[in-house]
Amino acid sequence: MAAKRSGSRSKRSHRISEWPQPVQEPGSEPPLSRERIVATAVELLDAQGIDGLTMRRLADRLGSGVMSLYWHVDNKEDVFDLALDSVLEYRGPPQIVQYQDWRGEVVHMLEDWRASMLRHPWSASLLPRRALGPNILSRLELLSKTLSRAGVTDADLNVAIWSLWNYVMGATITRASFDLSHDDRAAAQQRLEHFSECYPTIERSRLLLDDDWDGAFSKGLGFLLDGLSPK
Amino acid sequence: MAAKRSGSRSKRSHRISEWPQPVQEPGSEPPLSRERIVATAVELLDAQGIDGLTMRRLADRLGSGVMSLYWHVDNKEDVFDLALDSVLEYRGPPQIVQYQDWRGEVVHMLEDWRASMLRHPWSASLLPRRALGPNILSRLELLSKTLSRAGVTDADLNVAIWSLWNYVMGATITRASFDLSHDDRAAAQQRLEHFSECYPTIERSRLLLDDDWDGAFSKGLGFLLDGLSPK
DNA sequence: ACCTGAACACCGTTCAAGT
DNA sequence: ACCTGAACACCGTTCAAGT
Repeated sequence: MAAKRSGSRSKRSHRISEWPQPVQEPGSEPPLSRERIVATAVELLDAQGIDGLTMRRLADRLGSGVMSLYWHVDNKEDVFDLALDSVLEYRGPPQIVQYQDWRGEVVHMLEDWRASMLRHPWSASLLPRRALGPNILSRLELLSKTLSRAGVTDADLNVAIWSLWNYVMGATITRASFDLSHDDRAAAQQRLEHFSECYPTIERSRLLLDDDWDGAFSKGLGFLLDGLSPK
Repeated sequence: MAAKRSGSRSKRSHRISEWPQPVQEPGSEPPLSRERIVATAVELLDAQGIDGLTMRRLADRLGSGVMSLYWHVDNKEDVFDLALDSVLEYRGPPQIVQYQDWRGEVVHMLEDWRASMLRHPWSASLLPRRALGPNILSRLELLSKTLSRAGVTDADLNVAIWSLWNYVMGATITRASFDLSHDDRAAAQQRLEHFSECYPTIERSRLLLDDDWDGAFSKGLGFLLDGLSPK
């Protein structure tokens, strides 16, 4: 369970320029940099979705030739890895640290994780197939520490972490990609009713119409934590 | 929470040919059909992964021109939808029906679901963004019925179903895409050790080295079912 | 009813070259 | 050290045409 490819970093070795840049022309773009590329990639992904990110469009937005990107970045995969991790920083629990409240801490971090990903819907479906960047590892570390302090045994620890991971990823990916208009969902429910002999139970419970995603997420997370709690 | 696009079916209206086909030439391909296209798409996806499926390659394998496919199929999205659902049929619980064992039934169905998806690793990452086909709906229906009979209240039913869905999807997508050689994972762990000041807990628990995926899945599912069980 | 090739508007990346 | 354009080997799909 690990990162996809090791981080073969690209050619350049970031020197810090120790003097004012060659006097920024008023209208012209700032020089290309890994940071600008990543930030612009996130913009583009937010605006156009996963298929909307192409190297050509990215270069366009940056006001450079396509091939200039490849000086700063290995390839398109690399851009995805960087954009993803850049979006998952965790600022920690709210101001007042409540000692002993391990459940509250876990819930806060995981709800924040989900919220961060939903702010950038492309990130959810990207995460499972990409390298684990520092921000992701920090969250896993925090989760691990909190659960361990809460009394989860070493034998259960990894299972607990991966269970929570699975739950959060599943919920977020699903939420991000099933995000439909009310009309679309009503249509789906109607198609379902058309087959009510086949699917009576989920038709009756209106499974496909339920749209309290946030509530369902918290409640389900509660169930899982109930099961994980040291007895 | 519903299917992406309604099923605008394509032009042709499948007539069943009521007479022996025009005498199958020995070496030549059987005529194109929706079924052949889907079956071949699954083959191609199994062999080459998600990016390996292109309309051109698909047509090649079928011995036809690219554009011939578009008679039977709306577009590439349609091929994905059909390939996905075709792989998720559920044959039901093992021969002897154990009444009362709702937990066993749920575990069997979900482990089978996961196994079906892992046999076709592309299916996991495809599922959340696609229409819900009949095989998927059947599984949800079965799940719903079993939980309801087990005593899960109507108020908890949808949350329970989506929680299990989330868990299974998260686990399967993660498993399918983090499937690395032992060496790769060892390298990841080593990179981690290099930063052991940053990630001491997950380094110690060897989170990234753990490879008992099946065991972790079952055990975590057990925790979740513990939490969901009617009290 | 079913199949076709040519054409259009795109892709990511290699390469050899410029400053 | 950083940026570039031309070129290569691909894509999905529209269209007008064939049988």
